[in-house]
Amino acid sequence: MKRKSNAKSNACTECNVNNLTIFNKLTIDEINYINFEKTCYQYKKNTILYNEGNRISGCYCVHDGIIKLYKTGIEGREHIIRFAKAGDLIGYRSLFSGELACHSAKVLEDATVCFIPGEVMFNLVEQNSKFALEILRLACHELDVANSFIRDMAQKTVKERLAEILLILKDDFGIDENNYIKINLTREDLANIIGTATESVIRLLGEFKDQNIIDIEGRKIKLLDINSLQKISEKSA
Amino acid sequence: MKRKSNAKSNACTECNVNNLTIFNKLTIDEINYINFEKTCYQYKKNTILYNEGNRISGCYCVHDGIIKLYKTGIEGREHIIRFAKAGDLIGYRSLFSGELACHSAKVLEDATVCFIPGEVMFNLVEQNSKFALEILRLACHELDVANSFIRDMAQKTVKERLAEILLILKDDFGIDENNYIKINLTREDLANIIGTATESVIRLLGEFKDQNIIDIEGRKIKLLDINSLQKISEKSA
DNA sequence: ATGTCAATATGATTATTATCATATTAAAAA
DNA sequence: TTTTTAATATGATAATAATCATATTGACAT
Repeated sequence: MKRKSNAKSNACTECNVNNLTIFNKLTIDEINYINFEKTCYQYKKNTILYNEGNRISGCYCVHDGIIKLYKTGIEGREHIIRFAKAGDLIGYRSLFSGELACHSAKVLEDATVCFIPGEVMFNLVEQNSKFALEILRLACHELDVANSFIRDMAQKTVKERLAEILLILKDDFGIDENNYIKINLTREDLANIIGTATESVIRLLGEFKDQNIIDIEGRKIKLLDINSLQKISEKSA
Repeated sequence: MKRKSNAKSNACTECNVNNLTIFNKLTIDEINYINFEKTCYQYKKNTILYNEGNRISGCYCVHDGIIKLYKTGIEGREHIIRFAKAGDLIGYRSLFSGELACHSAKVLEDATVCFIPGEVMFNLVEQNSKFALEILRLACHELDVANSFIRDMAQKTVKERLAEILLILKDDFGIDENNYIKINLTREDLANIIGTATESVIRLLGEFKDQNIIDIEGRKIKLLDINSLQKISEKSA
């Protein structure tokens, strides 16, 4: 399941996802410091990186692949918080809040992730205030996103939330040359993001398909009419 | 509506809410710096401190009173994010994310708030890394809270969420000698926190009262059976 | 290739919650 | 005080979504 990958091939200084990350405010020396202290791993699908309640000793920077972050709710039901892809940092919340992990992390698509010890993160925050501000910026931004989502959960119907999440997934993962969203989720995963029953997602996706708003090929979803999705998600359709 | 209060009476060095705040990691000199740069205001109920979309030039530390933070949703419907009370800091998210205010702030109970210019906050983060870590800790903690609430919105029924929010309000604001929660909200406000119709809140509060779980006197809610509320909110009742 | 299990699909039914209508009461303003 | 407005309350109905039952399909392991 877990394989320590060739360090040379993942030198931080050469890392092509570097400029996507919060590490772009670091000096060369600081990047080298991370490079020296980090450990890269390759994980297969379904591997658990950590579980809710675990103590977090550092954070992970995703080099490639997709990680699913989720909380376990009442009666063991999974609730998906977000997905992390190339350039995203995970585990930093619990690291800096000093609390136990508030979610679990599981590999959705085979991934390479770099583990950076907590001590290294704390040292960098202390010695480079621009980096501190950058993490703060990230956390505050995610807070905005979370609060907007709470409002949408509170005010939108299931159909509106499904339309919304398709657009969010499009923005986060992009679409390929045939307009397919570049992430494949089960109907159950989609249900666990927007908080509904799997059957409801199935029925609504079918409805969107009948209306030529999307096309479906297994788990691949093709966006045919983004405008309509937008309208539905804004209650103006 | 707005009155600049006597600076002497609100010297930060003497401020009794100081140790409740994130400022407890500052040196005496730094506290004096804030004291010199801050401006205290007294606001009457219903005063708007800032509106969603405004550019934020600093943050506010609440000395006393209660501020309601809310987002405006589809069709102008208000969604309450949180309440800030003595010792709480508001506006810091947008300040550090560099985005426009993602919510509006309105006085719920007459309040005294101290405005701290953004520049001062940024300077302090840059010169005192312990302070930077403290704000980061706060933001990451709030992120955890927000994600838990999203899960609860997704997985709980209206009744369960109402029971939950009563317990949260009890924890946040405490109860007086007669077990009344020390915050008075309209039924509409309660509905706008948990995302339901005002009528549903009215009916469910009535139901809780009939079951002797709470007692109601106007807007004051008395907790009679916290255990039952806990069970309801956890789906085990 | 075959069996096994998970995922998808669809219908029928029930439960939950929103909406609308309309009183009643409380609070604020004239 | 009287008037006006906002908040609370309650019933009736409609809309929304969950649950349960049962096929069907697809993926994966042997």
